[in-house]
Amino acid sequence: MISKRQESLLKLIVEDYIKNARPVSSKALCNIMKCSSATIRAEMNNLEEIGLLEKTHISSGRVPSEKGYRYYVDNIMEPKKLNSEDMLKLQTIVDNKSLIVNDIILKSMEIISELTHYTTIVLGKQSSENLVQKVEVIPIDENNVVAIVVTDKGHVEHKNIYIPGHVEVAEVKQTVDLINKLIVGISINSVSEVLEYQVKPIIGKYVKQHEVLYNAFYNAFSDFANESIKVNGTKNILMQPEFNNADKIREIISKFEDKDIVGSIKEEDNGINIYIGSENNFDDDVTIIKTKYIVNGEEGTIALIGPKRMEYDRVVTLLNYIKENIDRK
Amino acid sequence: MISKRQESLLKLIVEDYIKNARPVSSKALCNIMKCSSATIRAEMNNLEEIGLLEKTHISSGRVPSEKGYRYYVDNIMEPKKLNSEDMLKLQTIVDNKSLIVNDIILKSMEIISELTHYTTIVLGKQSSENLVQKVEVIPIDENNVVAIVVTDKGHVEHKNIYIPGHVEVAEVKQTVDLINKLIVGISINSVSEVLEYQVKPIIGKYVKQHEVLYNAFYNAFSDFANESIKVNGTKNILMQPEFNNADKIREIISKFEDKDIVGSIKEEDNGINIYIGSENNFDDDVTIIKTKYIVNGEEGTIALIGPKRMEYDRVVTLLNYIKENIDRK
DNA sequence: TTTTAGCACTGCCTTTCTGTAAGTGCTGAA
DNA sequence: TTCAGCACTTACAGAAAGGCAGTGCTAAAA
Repeated sequence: MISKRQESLLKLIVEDYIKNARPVSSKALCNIMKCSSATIRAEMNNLEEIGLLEKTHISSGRVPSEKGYRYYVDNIMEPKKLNSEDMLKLQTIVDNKSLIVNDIILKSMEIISELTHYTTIVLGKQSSENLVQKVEVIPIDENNVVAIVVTDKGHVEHKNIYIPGHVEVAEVKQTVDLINKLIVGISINSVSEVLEYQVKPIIGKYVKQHEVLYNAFYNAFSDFANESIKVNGTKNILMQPEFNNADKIREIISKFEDKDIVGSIKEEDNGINIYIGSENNFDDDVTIIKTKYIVNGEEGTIALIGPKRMEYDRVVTLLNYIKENIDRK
Repeated sequence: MISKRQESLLKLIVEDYIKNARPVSSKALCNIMKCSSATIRAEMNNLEEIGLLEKTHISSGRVPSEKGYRYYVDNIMEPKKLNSEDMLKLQTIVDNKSLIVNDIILKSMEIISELTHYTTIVLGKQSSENLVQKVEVIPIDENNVVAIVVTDKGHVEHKNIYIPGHVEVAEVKQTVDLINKLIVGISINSVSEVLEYQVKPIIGKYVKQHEVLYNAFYNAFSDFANESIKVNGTKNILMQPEFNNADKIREIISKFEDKDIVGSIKEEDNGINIYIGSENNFDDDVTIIKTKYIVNGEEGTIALIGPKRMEYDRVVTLLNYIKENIDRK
């Protein structure tokens, strides 16, 4: 347990460092703490021994440790009210009637990235648990059709199909009817099996152009398995002074391009969770704040990546605002 | 006009520098040129006076100038045969029967980015000139429908629509039939006008839920106007030794995130065009090689961004291969 | 017991200097 | 025209020096 005075000192140091990105000296806090620098130094020493503060070198000012940020986040930080400018910009998106929920999420996170100068990520849901609602084929011209698959959650995938020779409208219709009959109501997961063992044998017999059609649908279905990912403001996090180093920047950029990013961003927990430095699986020098959202019974994750020296209170408030507005819909 | 010997010297220097990224000394070329370093130095001096070579400082080796690269590209460089490894990787994509042309382009450029360690970009077409082929609405549940629009070129856009209260299937069908009747065959460009002045007045009278439906289609149509852009391997160009500097990297990343990128990448000319350094509008320190492609009568651009010290011959060969394979389809 | 003024100390940062390596340009002879 | 030899230049790496911004410690004051 730490004393009242230690707590307010920690608060000052964390908030000063968040703002200025420079180690905080004892002298700088004299006025606010109403005591001499020596007293503050002594107290800083105590906080360092507990592990809440660190020095960058033996005679430097203090910097919060990960544990220090953690303590700040868990015990000191107070919920911040949304400032009016942030509020205004978000409200126009959130209240926009003509946007569907998914677009609201994407847009909001774009805005938040701009407002905070951090990087935001929206992980879309994977649709493989969805059930097939309808399969549709629309002829384009003599050799081309578009195959469209809609799921019970309203997801849509389409594939353009080139059919050599000549499209036999009747044949195509036959195939589509067959597919519709056999796979509507089946989960995307198991469609390929049904296609392979039930649809293929039948259309093989009756329909000439079965193979291209079959392939196209097969591909359309496999596209549902892809988790969508949208990253906003990659550059923002790179502009932070802690990443003033070519190799560090390259490292981070590489991680953003890595396909494994989904794994390290995805969130299972329902609350707004903060992963400071080594607490996250992405990079020890960043903090990730993320939360799961549910739309139409399907999960996704919204996340924000910034330096450990992050405006925690503001970010949490912003994410809360978005989360509440999503969940209400 | 430059001499035969000067030309082969320039060739050696350009190719050495492309390979090693270090200023080329006179001594290093003695063996190949079969003369002393002094002779080579004299010749280098001549090439520098013409403006084809540069020094990084007064006693450094030589580096090609932009003009030097230009001369190399225009007069010296020989078409390179596709090496067997590159060929193999690309062929599996290009010959994949189940992929449509657009996916072949995207995949190929992904591969090329990996093979060359440069950054590739695919600018998709804008569909606003397309004609509406069909409008379709598929009910999902009591309150939700999916609106789908297909164009005569096979482009598809969809919007999920939440309808408060209860979906009146008959009403929706009525609206869709009306929209189909009035806008099929009309260009995406002019759809909003027709919606506003012809569709809206009519559905306003007959259909209760007209407004949400109307809005959804309106949004779906405006999405066609967006030019698609896909960037592969941003990190690749940043790994090049010439960008070993935090601020330069940040500058380039910012340019990649800038919406104006479309303007500086788009290509009007039909050939494979090379823009070295200040010749491009993107960044003076890079070379952009790009070409227009046409699929289904619609244009797009494929481009490759790398350091000015680029493997010109290999890249041109790769792009040529892709271009030929696209055009043949 | 807590606070504080004073002081010695430390590491970072910047500048200056130095030596070395890797180049060049020039010149006079082959 | 070529080239060996030499004087010269710059980049780069390392060492030395001074200033700066901090600290920890101690002994005295509150």
